[in-house]
Amino acid sequence: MADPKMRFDTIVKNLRENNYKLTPQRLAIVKILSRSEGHPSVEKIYEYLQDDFPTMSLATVYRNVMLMKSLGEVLEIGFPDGSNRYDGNKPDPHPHVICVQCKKIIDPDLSTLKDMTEEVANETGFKILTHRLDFFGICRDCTNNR
Amino acid sequence: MADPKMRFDTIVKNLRENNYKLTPQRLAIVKILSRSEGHPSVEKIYEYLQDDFPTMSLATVYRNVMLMKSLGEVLEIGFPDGSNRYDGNKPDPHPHVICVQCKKIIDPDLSTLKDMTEEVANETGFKILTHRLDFFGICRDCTNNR
DNA sequence: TATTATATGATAGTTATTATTTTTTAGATT
DNA sequence: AATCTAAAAAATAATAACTATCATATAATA
Repeated sequence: MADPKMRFDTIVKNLRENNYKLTPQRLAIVKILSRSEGHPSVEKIYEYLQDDFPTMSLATVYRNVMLMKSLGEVLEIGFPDGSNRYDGNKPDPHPHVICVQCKKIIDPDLSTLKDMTEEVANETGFKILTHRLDFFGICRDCTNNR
Repeated sequence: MADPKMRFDTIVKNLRENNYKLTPQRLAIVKILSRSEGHPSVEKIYEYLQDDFPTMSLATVYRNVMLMKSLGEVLEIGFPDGSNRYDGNKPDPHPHVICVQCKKIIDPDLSTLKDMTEEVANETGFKILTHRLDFFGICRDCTNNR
């Protein structure tokens, strides 16, 4: 896990360089994303912020998460049900292991994983922009608690 | 690509064994899925069937695609925008290369791909049920035509 | 502190999907 | 072959997650 403080500074720097305004709401969202504990959903980020910003609109969270995504500062993890979760702590593509029951997301260390992007580009003629490698299953907790 | 006729027969056999009724609508949907040319969406399947079944409901396509999915006879390919495409010709998990512009989906031959499922299971304690490996980029056609 | 482009909050709209209800029908049974 | 019944289809309402719109507020700057 990257240091949340450093990620926060990096993202704020990126925002500054692109002349985005640093509103309190935006910074609060960035702060949560820079840690991204538990790979939060937009809804979850919104909930976290209810204490400090009781009048904040859900749309503001959506707008800001999308902005960070467009700046390459958050990785979107799409669920089969259409919902999304976000990682602003490790924004580059990396594998996930997802519990289909409790929706927990883990970042495994896959020592044998080699980058196949170049091979795919060569074989298909595509310019590869990104990729995803996600495993779905039942975590130990969910297996035991039943 | 598997022989569509054989896939059709396999799926119909599965339906029979589980006592699902073989309605004309269902069989028509299965026929399209067993070929899955271009990895169709539900909407696309619905369009294909307008000629033969002008009164068919979109919900019927959804219900049947979901049924085939629950029987393990189709693979769902989720797009970042939340929409889904389906493959009933090769229903087991396999990598995809997806053009983010024209939405074309290609199945590449990745010689170096080894199955990491066991490694992930060992490292995380998850019971892995399925996985996905998808590359996103711009295809050759879309690169040239602009 | 005045200006202005941008961001926010409130809310309406959209899209893909799922649920509900009534009608129809496949396949079994007489 | 006619009847029966659970399952499926059609029509449509409801939902969830997101996206657009617009009036108001505010961060950055001059």
